[in-house]
Amino acid sequence: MTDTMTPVSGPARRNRRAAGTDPEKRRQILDGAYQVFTARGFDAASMNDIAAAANVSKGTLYVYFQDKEHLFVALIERERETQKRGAFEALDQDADPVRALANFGRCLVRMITHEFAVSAHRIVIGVAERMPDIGRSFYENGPMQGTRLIARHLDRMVAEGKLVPIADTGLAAVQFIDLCQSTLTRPRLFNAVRTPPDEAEIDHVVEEAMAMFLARYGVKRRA
Amino acid sequence: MTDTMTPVSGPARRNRRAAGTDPEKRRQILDGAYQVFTARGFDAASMNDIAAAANVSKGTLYVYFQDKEHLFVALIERERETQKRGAFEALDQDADPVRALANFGRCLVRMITHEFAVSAHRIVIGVAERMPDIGRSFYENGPMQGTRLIARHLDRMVAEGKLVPIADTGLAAVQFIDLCQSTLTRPRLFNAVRTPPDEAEIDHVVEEAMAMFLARYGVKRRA
Amino acid sequence: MTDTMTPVSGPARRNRRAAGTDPEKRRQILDGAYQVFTARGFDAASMNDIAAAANVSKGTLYVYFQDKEHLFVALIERERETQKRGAFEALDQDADPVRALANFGRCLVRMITHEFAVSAHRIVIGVAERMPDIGRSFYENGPMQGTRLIARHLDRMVAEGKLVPIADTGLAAVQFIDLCQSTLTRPRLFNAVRTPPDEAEIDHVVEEAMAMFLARYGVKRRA
Amino acid sequence: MTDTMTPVSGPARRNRRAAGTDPEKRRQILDGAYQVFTARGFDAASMNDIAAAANVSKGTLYVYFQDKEHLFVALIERERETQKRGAFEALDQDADPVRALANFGRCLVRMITHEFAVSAHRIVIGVAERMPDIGRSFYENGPMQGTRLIARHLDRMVAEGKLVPIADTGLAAVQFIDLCQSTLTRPRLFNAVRTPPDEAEIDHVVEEAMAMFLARYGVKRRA
DNA sequence: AATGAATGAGCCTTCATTCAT
DNA sequence: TATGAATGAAGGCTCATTCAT
Repeated sequence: MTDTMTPVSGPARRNRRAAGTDPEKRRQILDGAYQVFTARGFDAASMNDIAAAANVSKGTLYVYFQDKEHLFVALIERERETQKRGAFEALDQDADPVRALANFGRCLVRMITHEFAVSAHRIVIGVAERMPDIGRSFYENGPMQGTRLIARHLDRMVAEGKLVPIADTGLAAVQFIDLCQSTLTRPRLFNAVRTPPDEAEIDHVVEEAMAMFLARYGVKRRA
Repeated sequence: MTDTMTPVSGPARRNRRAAGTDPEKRRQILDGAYQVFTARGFDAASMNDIAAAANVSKGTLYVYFQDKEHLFVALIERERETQKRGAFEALDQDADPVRALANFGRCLVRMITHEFAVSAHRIVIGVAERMPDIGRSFYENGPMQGTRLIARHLDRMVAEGKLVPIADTGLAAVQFIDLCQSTLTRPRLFNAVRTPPDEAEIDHVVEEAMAMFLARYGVKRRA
Repeated sequence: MTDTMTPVSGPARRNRRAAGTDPEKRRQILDGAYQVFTARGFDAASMNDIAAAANVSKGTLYVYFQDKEHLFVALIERERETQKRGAFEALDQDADPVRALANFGRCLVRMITHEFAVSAHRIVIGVAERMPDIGRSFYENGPMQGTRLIARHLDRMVAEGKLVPIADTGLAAVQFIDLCQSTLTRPRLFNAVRTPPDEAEIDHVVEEAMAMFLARYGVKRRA
Repeated sequence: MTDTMTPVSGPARRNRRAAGTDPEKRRQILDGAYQVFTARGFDAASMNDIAAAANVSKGTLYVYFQDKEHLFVALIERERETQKRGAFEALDQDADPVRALANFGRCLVRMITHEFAVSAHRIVIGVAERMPDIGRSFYENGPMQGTRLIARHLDRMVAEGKLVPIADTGLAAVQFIDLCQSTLTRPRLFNAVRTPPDEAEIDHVVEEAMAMFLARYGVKRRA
């Protein structure tokens, strides 16, 4: 306000940012949060530990994120963005819509059984009772999006005569997604299997998923 | 106020038991724990609240259970027993093995989307990173058992010529179980849907699961 | 609940109290709080210090008092009770209502310039902006009560012909109370004088207060 | 945005001053501090808020004032100067010393029940235990000055035969000042009354103060 | 000289667990 | 054996102050 009379800028201009806006530091914090949340879950992760893991003071945490919950949500959002990209592009990587579907299935499973996705699922699910908004929002922006994507793809396939007419493509989409994950996701979630499945396993399960899905909805060749 | 008024009793009154062995009180505690864990999750449930809900003193909690974690594990085990029975008997309720399979599917979904099962899943999953034993044990004694049961049933069906030969009945069993839950379990887990599905929904999804499963493994009538 | 079937009391009866009800410990805490609040004011007093001063664990503080504010209010209330008694009885200690008035004045000043009263005033005043309820309640239950008491006494004196009629006994009462404290309370409040006035000072000021008050409202003897 | 547009200036622009000496900025800071201290009290006022209210960076605060306490003391001193002037001149605004006294009384009450004075009193009193210097200094430079002023005025009045001889004009001065404030200041201090008294109230109380004071020290006209 | 991001000590409060009764 | 008051470590968060820019 008082500066307006001094047209000069003076030594105080420089590349200054608003508080909590340095994207480098923000990333640093999220990286630390990733480690701690991932290793301990929401409640057992302490802001102290996160600050230490991020190599940042406790106060700084609160400059960048309103509170623990917001920090966690931001972390989840970041990871979701990272991962969405992969699977969503898979659908377009093959001109043959049937092969594209299988591609998507493999991508999805790879992503969903990956270290962080599993942790994120665990935490969000673990917290969903007390913080329903986080649960719902995660579900709607994550799993539900994938479902919609597939449902649209199925619609197209039906229109192109690659599949027989489907009464409820929404359900069919979820069926496909669930089949792709059979035996792979659940044990990961419960930590009964501590490493992601290898490519061979994924291929096998997705193949079987395709087989079952096409047995139901594929066009029978000949008569 | 004091013992002096009771000439009888002495150290022998009531049947003496070992510490923390009164099954009535144990049940009472587990009932309280059920309520509190279910409503708040593992970390947010306080031993204080549990003691209050169980109408028992905090000290008594520790007579019956080593600590919070053991109490929680005991609770889960009790609930699992209760629920297993239902679904497991469903398989035998119909002479026709195909109808028996559908019966089982409906039972399973009913059970798994029920209030407590959802809570238990949430908690166990939420805690699985920090306490892998709980996660693994829950998985092995819960979902995995159901899978084994179905796998054996499928084997029988194949042997009876009701299904075409199946290379991997273990995978097929999980596929069936997952199909039965499509669209029903996941949103419950994330608390995006706050009530169990009604019977009509369950019927519909299980029918579609059967249709898809039989499209793949059913014996084609005629040629 | 389950014990109801055992008419005996057993070893678990004893003189048990509800949580946070031991009056001895409550006193102990208030004594510690007195010291710390008195020495540092509301904000600068830490619950840590209070616990230490009271020789009690921090947790125990919260068994007896909901939070810092409630602890402080309880402390004030205790002190008020202690002090009210003294001054209120002073009015009845002399059959001559004029001398009773002077008695009351001396009592009031003694009380109000006393170590704790000064501290309590300081804290409540210091906190009145942020916590208006505490301020108002303190005022209404403290100073205002004294005023009412005096006002009634003045009414009686007028009725008995000891004073000329007074248009506004409420105002007159405050005038009297203020005169009694002239030069004595204010410097104490600001900590410019660190010890209570001695009896001689009090006598002098109260005499002058009486002189001025009676010059205004006393019945002029003859002409 | 950058310096490039101003060919002039350089390191010599504006008259260079010692650190923290720009009186304009100093005023700006004190204005912000006034608002925040007034609204929240000493402890609850944060340097952050003050910096924001003053439109100045937090660092600048510390260029102009050593720390929070010094800033607060400076603020009090500034306000005192502002207000003293008003009341002190009132004594000279009327040739009749009796009317001048009443004038002064009204001015004093107006000033002392005003928003800021009340806040300042609250804060200083609230802090007097921990920071006795602030309390004493405030008292000596504020209330005590007013008292001295009145005491001298009374001396003059006695000398002029307007009042009967007074043994202790210091005490009499305080008595007068206290009477002027009866019922008006105390409830403000405790925040039991949230707005300054209106002129009619002030007039009434000061009139009654004068009446009582003159009943005691006024010269009785004839016999 | 001014800035404001970063610091980290410290605050109030909670809660699993213990132990005298 | 059952009780529940007491404990004290630890948690999330704030804020006066510093310092690189």
